[in-house]
Amino acid sequence: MGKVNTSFFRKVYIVVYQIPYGRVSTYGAIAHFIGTRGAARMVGWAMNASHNIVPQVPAHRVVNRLGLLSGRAHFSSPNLMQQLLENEGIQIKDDKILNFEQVFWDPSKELKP
DNA sequence: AAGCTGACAGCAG
DNA sequence: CCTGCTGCCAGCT
Repeated sequence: MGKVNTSFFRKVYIVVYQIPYGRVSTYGAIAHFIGTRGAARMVGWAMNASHNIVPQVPAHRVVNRLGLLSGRAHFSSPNLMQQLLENEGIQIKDDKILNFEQVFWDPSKELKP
């Protein structure tokens, strides 16, 4: 994959880097925070392009607004996303984070611009 | 070069 | 409640 250094992608990564261990955020929350409300799909695309870049982007900490692991298919192994999250103490059943309310990390609230 | 495609989300019907 | 249309925007055909 070619250029990953667009300003949009960088903004996404900067936020994702700040998601704390054991917490998750959502595509929509991130899009909203960086000022492109509604561009949640592009956040997903940014995650897709983030596999090569260094330092590693904790893309497994980004899920959809229902707490579903919608991106799991894009990891090197289908179970990797779930395993990484479970390693951080997050409980998952049927691709859904059980205690989603508790572990959800909203950049708009946690980060003051 | 123009259109299609997404790891989404919100609202209408 | 659930299905579906629309906005969003970079990359790929």
